[in-house]
Amino acid sequence: MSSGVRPKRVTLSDVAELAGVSVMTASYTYGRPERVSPAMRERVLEAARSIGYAGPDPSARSLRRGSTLTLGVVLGEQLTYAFDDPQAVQFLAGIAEVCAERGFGLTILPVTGTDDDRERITAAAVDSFVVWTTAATPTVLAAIRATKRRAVIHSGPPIEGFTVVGIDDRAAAKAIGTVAFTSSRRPAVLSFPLDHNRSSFIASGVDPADAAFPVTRDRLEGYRDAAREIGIPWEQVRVGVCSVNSATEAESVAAELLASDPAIDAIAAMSDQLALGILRVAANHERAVPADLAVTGWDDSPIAAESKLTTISQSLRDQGALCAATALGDERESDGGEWQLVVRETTRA
Amino acid sequence: MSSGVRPKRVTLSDVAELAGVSVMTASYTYGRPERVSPAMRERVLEAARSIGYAGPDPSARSLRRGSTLTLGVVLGEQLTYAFDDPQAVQFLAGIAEVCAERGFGLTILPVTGTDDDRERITAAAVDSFVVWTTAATPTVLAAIRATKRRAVIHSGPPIEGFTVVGIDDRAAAKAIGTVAFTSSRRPAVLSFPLDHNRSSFIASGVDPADAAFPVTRDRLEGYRDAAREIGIPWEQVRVGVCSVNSATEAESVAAELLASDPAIDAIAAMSDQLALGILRVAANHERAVPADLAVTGWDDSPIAAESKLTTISQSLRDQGALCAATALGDERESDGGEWQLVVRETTRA
DNA sequence: CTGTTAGCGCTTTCAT
DNA sequence: ATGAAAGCGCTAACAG
Repeated sequence: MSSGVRPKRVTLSDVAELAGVSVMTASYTYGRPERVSPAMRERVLEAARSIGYAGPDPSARSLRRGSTLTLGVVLGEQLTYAFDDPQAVQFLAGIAEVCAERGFGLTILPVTGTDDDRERITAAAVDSFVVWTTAATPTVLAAIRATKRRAVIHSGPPIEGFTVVGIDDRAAAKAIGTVAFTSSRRPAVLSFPLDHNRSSFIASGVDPADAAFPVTRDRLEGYRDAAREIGIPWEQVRVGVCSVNSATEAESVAAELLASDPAIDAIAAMSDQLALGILRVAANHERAVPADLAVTGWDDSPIAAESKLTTISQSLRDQGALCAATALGDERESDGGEWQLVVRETTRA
Repeated sequence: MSSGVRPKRVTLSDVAELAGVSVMTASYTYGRPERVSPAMRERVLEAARSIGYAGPDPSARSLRRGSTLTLGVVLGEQLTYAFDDPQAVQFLAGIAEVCAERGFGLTILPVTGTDDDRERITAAAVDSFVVWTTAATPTVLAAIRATKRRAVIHSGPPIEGFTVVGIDDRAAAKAIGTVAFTSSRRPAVLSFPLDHNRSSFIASGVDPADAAFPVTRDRLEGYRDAAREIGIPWEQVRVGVCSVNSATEAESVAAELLASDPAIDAIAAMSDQLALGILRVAANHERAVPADLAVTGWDDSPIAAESKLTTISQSLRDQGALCAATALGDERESDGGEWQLVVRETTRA
C-alpha cells in the first residue's frame, strides 16, 4: 500500500480533453510551440497545470521519435575506480559540458567485468556511446557493436565500428621517453596495469603486445622506441606495473623497482600521479632529481606543474568534449587530439 | 547521406517470424527465459543472431513497463564544478555502486541555473531522482515535484515531497564548533558559498538565514550555537566565505580573514579542503596550530588524517549509496546519516 | 493553425 | 509451454 500508489498517470489526451482541443494541439504545445496560436497554447498549459501534467512522457517520446536524446558513457570497471581517477573525471566533465550545451542527457554505464555488462549496455536507452579506454573490453565492444549505434572510443588503435578520438600515445611516449632516457644507462618505466587483473609487479622486457589495455600497450611501445633509439635493448628495461593510478601505489612500486636495480637512473611514468610517487621515493632515498634519477609524468596535471615535472600535456577535458561531439554526430575535425611535450626540471638537458 | 543510414531497424517480430514462432515467444526469450523451452529459446536466439537483433528496444520496453530502470542524479551547477568537488564525486560513486548492483542505469542531470533546467528534468527518462544539495534550487525542486516521481535530497531541512537523507548538519557543526572554539577569544568560520553567486568575501555576524544553500545555513547555525554556548556573541564572529571548495581558494580567503583581524585564534572550516588552506596560511605566517590557531575541517577525507585535522567524519560515499537505495524504493533504515567527531591535533584540549 | 489516422516496439493480460 | 489481442503515451505524416 505504500509503493504502488501510481495515481493513474495523467496523459496528454487528458489535457487535450480538458482544454477542449485535439491531442495533437496539446502535443504541439510542447514539441512545436510555434505551430500553435498563443491563445491555444495558454489554454492547453492552463489545463495541464490544473490537472498536474508535467510534460510528455520521455519513454513514449523516445519510442515515437526513434531517439532518446541521451548519450551513454561507458566507464571502466567499478565506477569507484573511474571516479577515483582524476583524469577520468576530467574526461567526464568535458562530455557533460557538451551534453548540457545540446540538451542531451548523459547516462553512465559502469563496466564491472561481469556478464551483466553486455546486458547493461544493450538495455541502455541511449543514442550513442562514448567509451573510456580502460572500459574497452572485448565484451563491451561487442555489445556496443551489436546495438548498431554510433560509438566513439577514447584513445587506442582503430577498432572496426568505432571512431577513435585521442592522441597518438605511441608517438607521444616515444617523444617523452627520449627526453626521460637522455644520458641514461638504466632506464625504467612505471606503467598502468596491463589488463583487468590489476596486480602490481616488476618485470623486464615486457612485451607491449601483452597489454590488454590499448593505452598501456601504445605507451609501452613508445617507450620501447625511445629506448631503442638511444641504443638500449628493451629487454634490459624494467617495467614496474602499478595496479591503480595513484601516487601511493606508485611509491611502493617505485621503491621496489629501485631496490630491484639500484642502478636505475631514469623512470618514465604513465601519469603524473605515478611520477609523483617516484619523486617521493627519490626524496626519501636522497636520490637527486634529475641528476641521479630522471623522472617524467603524463597529463600535465596541476601536480606536474607543482613538481616541475617533465610531462605530456593533453587536455582530457577537451578530449571528453571532442568525443561527445563526435558521438553526437559532429564530423570529426582533426584526426586525433593534440599533445605537447612539456619539459620542466625533472629531466636532464 | 551520411547520418540517416538507419538500416530499417530489426524488431522482435522479424526475429519471431524468422524463427517461426509468435512474437510472444520471442519476447519471453529475452524477458522471461524460464517460460520458454530451451529448444525454442535457442532457436529464437539463433534467429536473432542471424539478422543482427541486439535485444529489445529500451524505450519501447520502458514505455510498456512504465518504468525506465534508471535513476537520475541531479548535480550542482556546471558539471565542471560537481566533478571538481571530491566530495560530490564520492557521493556519486556511492550512488553508482548501488545502481550497478541492482541493474539500474544512472543518468546525470546537470543544473546550469538557466531555464533549461526545468526542461531537462522533465525530459529525463528516469524512475526517480537523487538531488545533491547544492543543486536544490527552487526551480529544480519544482520541476522534480511536478514529475511526481520519487525524489531523495541529500542533506538539508525537510522539503515537501522529498525524502531527506543526510546527517544533522547543525548538530554536527555545534559539536565540532565547540571543540574548535575551546579557549578561543576570537573564533572565526570558513564557509561554503551562501548561494549561487559564488563570490568570496568576509563579513561578521552573517545571518545563517541568508544562506540559500541548506548545508551552509545549517552549519552556520551550528557554529553559532557553539559560539554562543561559550559566551561569544555571533556578531563578533567573522565568516570567510569561499567561492569554491578548494584549498587554494581557502588559502586566499583565510589569509584575508587573518589580515582583517590578527587576533583570530580559531577557525572552523566547512570542509577539510578549506581547513587545509588555513593550515598552509598558518605555516606561512608562523602561527602555531593549535596553540595560536585552532583549526577544524569536515568530512574526514584522507587530507584530514594526513594533516592531523580535527574533523567530522561522514562517508559521502555511504550517503550516496543510502540516497540511491532510498530513491530506488528501500524503506529508509535510519532517520539520517551517522556522523562522528574526530578529534586530532589541530584543536586545543 | 488545427485535426485524423496510424503505429513506434514491446509486453501484459488472458486464453489455449 | 505458447499464442492472440490490446494498448502503453506519444508524434510523424498528412489532410483541411
